[in-house]
Amino acid sequence: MGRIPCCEKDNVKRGQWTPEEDNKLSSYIAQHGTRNWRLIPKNAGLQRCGKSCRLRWTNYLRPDLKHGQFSDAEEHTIVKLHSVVGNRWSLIAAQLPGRTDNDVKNHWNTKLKRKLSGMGIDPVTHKPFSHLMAEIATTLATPQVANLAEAALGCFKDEMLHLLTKKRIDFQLLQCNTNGVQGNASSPYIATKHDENNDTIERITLGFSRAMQEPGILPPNKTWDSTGATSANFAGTCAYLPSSVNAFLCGPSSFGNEVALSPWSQSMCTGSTCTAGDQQGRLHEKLDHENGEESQGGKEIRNGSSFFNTDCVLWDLPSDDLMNSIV
DNA sequence: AACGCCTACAACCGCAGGTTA
DNA sequence: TTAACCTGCGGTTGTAGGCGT
Repeated sequence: MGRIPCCEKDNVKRGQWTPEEDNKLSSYIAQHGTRNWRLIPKNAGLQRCGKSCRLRWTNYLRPDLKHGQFSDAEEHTIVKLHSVVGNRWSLIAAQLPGRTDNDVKNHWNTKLKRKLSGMGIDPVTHKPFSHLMAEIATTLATPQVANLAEAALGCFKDEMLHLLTKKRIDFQLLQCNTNGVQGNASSPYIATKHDENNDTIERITLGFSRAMQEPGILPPNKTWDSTGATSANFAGTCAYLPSSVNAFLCGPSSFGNEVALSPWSQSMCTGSTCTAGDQQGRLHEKLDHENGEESQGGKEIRNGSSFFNTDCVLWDLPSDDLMNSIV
């Protein structure tokens, strides 16, 4: 037996609500409350599904709702909580008075996700891309390394290409400034966007291959800096890549001033996953001692498609503190 | 001015779990 | 006990408006 529909689809209006409908719904709820959503549209004289009325009320008409821009503090809270509970929008919204789960979800999908990506942080795991890439690299045998770039692009292609197209100047700088590893300083970089992307993919592939095949290519204790990281074989790859790609592969520390110096990113990146030095240390530790295996003490909370390593202290607060404040 | 692209956000859909008769 | 119903949730889609070309 199939589930019955919540309403007669034929007799209900869909799409944008009119001010008249809003008035009818608001005044009805003001008088009778929100019991039994199925009856509300009928009693309020609305040709709407009860579910539609409920959504309209909870997401838009409720008098206690806050409309307008999210403040920095609110964004900060969302990112922090998301790093702990994942896409539990209702849980996150409950910590933000006047905001609905839909508000939070939309704001995350349209702004915050991209903001984190732009800072070199994977919005799903809240780890730097470099960290994830290093983990991928350590799980592959050397013969497989040729596939690594493809795998990486599968994960981060959109973000990479987005940045590549925004930061074309980096290519030109690379051509002029590299010491002959890849670029040809004598020939100006002229290419279509398509060529640029394909070329970048080739560069990444080559960079990964070289880094994996030549473990001693960089001094073992060289500190993480703006030209590349040395924590893993993978990280040496950064030295061969355009700075815009470095930004993704090597984390926030390799970004230009535009991102790295913004108050937002600085305030957001107070935790170990975002601080280059500490990040490198942890990465070293992880790579040296765990060799790519799952941390034995690392408790993973799986939640749908995302998971969070609670050993990884994010932002300023340990995950447990966040969870305790919520639960 | 027209067009296409992008962004932000409202709204819808389907599922899961709780409640009720 | 269980089917019917209600509500909440997260994912996805639709669309209006802004912007650049």
